Amino acid sequence: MITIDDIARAAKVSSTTVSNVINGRSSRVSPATKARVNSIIAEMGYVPNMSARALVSQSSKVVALVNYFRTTTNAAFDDPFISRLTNAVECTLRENGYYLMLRSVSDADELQSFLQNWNVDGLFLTGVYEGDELYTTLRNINKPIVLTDSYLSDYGNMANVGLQDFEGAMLATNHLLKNGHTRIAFCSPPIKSGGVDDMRLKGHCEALKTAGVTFDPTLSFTSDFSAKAAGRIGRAIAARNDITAIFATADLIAAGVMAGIRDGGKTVPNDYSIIGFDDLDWCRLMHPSLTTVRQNTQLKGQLAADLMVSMLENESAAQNVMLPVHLVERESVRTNL
Amino acid sequence: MITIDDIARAAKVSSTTVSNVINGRSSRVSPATKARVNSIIAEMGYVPNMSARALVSQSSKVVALVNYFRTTTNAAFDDPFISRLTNAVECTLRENGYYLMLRSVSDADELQSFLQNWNVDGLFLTGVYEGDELYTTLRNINKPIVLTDSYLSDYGNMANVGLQDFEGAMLATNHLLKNGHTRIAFCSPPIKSGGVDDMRLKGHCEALKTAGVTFDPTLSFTSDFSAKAAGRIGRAIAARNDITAIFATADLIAAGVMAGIRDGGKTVPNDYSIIGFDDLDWCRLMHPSLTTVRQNTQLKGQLAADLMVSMLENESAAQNVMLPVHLVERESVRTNL
DNA sequence: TTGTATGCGTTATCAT
DNA sequence: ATGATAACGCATACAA
Repeated sequence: MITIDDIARAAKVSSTTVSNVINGRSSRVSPATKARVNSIIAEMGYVPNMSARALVSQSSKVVALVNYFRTTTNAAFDDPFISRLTNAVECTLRENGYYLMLRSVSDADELQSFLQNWNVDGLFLTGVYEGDELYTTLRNINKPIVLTDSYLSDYGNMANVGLQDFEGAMLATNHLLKNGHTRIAFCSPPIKSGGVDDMRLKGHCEALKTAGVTFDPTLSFTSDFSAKAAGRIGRAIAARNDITAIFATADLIAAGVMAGIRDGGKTVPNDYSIIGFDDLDWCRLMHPSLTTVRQNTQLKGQLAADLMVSMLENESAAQNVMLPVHLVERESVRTNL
Repeated sequence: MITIDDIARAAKVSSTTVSNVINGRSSRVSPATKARVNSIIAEMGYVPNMSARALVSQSSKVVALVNYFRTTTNAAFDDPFISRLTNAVECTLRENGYYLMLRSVSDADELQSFLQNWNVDGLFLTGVYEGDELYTTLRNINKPIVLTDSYLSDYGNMANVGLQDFEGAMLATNHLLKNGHTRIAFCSPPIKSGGVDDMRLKGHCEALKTAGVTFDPTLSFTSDFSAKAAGRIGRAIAARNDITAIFATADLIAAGVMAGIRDGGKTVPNDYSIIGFDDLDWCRLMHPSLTTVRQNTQLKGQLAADLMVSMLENESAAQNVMLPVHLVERESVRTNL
């Protein structure tokens, strides 16, 4: 392993000078020696030892994407959203000289330990609620934190990149209303107050209200966040004849409901119109293809990473951005009823 | 930050003793002081500084999952296989005291630098070919390497976790043959010699041969690895009437082909039977649901991680395991023609 | 403009 | 059984 001392020896300068060259402190080194040192660095193939840097400076250049697995929602790294986020994040961090660590933690202590272990510079987290055990801890961590899809009344030091969930739900429900539906089932995972599904429910209700349609609680269904569980909802809906359309707050739920409806001997969009949320890759592969509210997960990750970098470099403070979503019309909603 | 010196002071012992306690060198410390030191460690909330450890020892406890992006296949972290792998890997590594870094590299130099930067202990890589620029580099890296889905004539220091691709393809083709099909289209991404698709093609041919069916090269289609591109194949197939079944070497291709077939005014499985490979989550959500050859990606990741850990701890040498796959019959193949 | 000396937190060597 | 000391590679305060 080549160290700055090796370089110093070869260039007949002190290691301080080499360090200054490496760190671009051009005022402290003459152009001549700078050039010489640089060429020797290239020639000898010097690669900085990040551990040594992390030890002496107080920054490690490590950013962590942490998966806080609560008992309920296990948003693991193979979640399609998380993984797309991860992709964008790794890319942006790398381009800015940072490194990405992935880590699951089950409680605040584990998180704290991990952060100290590597002197992590910043962290990404998904779906944090104010009620989470982690919340207080996060508020007191004096590092850049970027959340995604979190609704907090006080973000404090934390940035957040979320969606216009409320508006997105209105988009969905309005689309159904526009096509003549008034008996609309609302399907979602179990609703946590102050979570995205809660916001989507509120948007749904708002759209109904604006259209003069009374929200009927018996048209509200929740299931585990899986297509299989949602299948039961679909079969239940197919067994009733007072419902004509469905708004599912996730494509996965929508797909399950669709399957359940088919099990019940009914068809989409003839018997039921259905609209999802997210626009996962396979929505267009379904048959009928799924009309849905699209979120740009790629952009979300990009933005989250950009935010992280600018916070790390002290170029901006934490902020909360809510990305727009838009309707993608496909075949699962029957038009002009 | 609490250091071992702080602990040493509080316990009135030397930092060496604290270090010995921490590292379980029980022969070098009396049970009494061991207990005392441990309680103080717990009390004061000591957390080891991994950077310092990495600096002085020659191990960092960091394992990297690297994404080598060639111009052709960009197997990014949001690929469903990679992300599931990532999940299993992170879990196993964590349970064994290791940390996971994610990193994309575009060439061998970048990889080398990265490995040196953090003194990475081991690395995971996907889809390495002997022709890759990276290959020679990898062969000369003296660290545990675990590949997935790579067919190499000489694995050297590297372990590999792959699939029984050949057998899987036979499974698929035999299933179609059994149901009376002899004019079977073979659809895949561009075939790299010595890659998984090559193996699957060979398995396909072998099955045909065994059944006494001649392989017809005009029934072989390739497209980019996307559903959209595969759609063109589907439309082309729908325009011909000499084909009755399709074996696609990936579910994604199969889905695209199915869509193309529908575009061409034909239906699955009435006009064409189709079988995929992988069994991605959404296969069962399709309509008709996709018959496919299932690989257990979860298990693959698990195994890869176990292999990595045992190599890191010198408990086993590199080995090449090929996981079995099995047929999942759903609705896209018409039975007993 | 350049160099010397010190310390970051830890492990390892060698005493005691 | 325990401790003093050096060393890992680097950045920085301070000298020159």
